[in-house]
Amino acid sequence: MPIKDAPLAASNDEDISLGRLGEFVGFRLRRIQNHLSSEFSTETGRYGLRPGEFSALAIISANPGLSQVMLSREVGLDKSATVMVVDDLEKHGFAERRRSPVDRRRHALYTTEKGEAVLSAMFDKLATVERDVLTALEPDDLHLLNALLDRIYKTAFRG
Amino acid sequence: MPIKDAPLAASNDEDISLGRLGEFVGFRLRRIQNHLSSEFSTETGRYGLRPGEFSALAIISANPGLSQVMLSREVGLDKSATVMVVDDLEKHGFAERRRSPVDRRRHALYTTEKGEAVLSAMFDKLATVERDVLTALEPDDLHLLNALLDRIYKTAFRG
DNA sequence: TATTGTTATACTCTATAACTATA
DNA sequence: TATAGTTATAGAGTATAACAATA
Repeated sequence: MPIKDAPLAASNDEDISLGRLGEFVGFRLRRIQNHLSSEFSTETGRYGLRPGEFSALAIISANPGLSQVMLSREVGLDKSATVMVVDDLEKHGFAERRRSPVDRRRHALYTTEKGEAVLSAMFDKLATVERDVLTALEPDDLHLLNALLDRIYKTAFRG
Repeated sequence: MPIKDAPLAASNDEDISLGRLGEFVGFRLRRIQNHLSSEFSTETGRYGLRPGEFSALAIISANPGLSQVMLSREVGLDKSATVMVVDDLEKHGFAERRRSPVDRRRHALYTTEKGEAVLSAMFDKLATVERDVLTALEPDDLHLLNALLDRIYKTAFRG
């Protein structure tokens, strides 16, 4: 009776157990988000952007004229990191800084036409990527999932 | 009629809009997971571990004797990065390498008693952290959320 | 004094490539 | 030849601290 190749408790992939780790929502979130973000990264990379820069561009687009500190808070970066993000967006011609007329310390941020076009194309592409990942869920389930996630976010981090 | 301080479209926090970004599940996942992982990081740090090392220790505990490449795949790291993770776990006395008796290239990984004790304490603490974050959800909702996330993971990344 | 944006810098995390020892 | 583990190294990504301009 030959013992194939698996004399140890966990020698092949199927055997891997999560133990108590499987009890954590945080673990499940990270697992899915890791995969999603690596696919996102591939797509945004086609336009020369990193995922964080895409998010920043999207926030600027949705909030024309916002300042860099506001952008920083929204994307969860330090303001110094945001400087480089905006530098890069300007270098690509996707966004621009204008001096705020009311507070000359501030830069008011705006997207360019080119930035809007690229953003639109990326949104479409990313929606496709996400749809492929979420095939397991019917539209109703998807709404439910979003509602649950929003409730967590609002209660725990905004409430 | 004084115009307080907000002459621009998005000058104070409440005004910030997500635009199409709000359509993406990936965005919601990342937002929550960012917060959770920074709180996790604080807690695991009390024991001298980074979140990735905690996960690795948990996986070793649940799969005694597994090899470093198996661990790598499970935690989503390159095998070279795993070397350093295991080095650190050994340094803390939380885990140990033993030569695999069946394949002398392999290291069979095991937790120590000390490692198990610390792991248990961390699990308890992290469960508390997570419970605080998830107060918005009733137990039923929580189960639902986990089920949805598992379905996504299995279908998209394992199926 | 406090805030906005900036620079310089350092640190963490992770991947790549080249190596060794085994298989 | 291929795989497990290791080392050295380099590249992201991000934070901290100090600074200039402005409020």
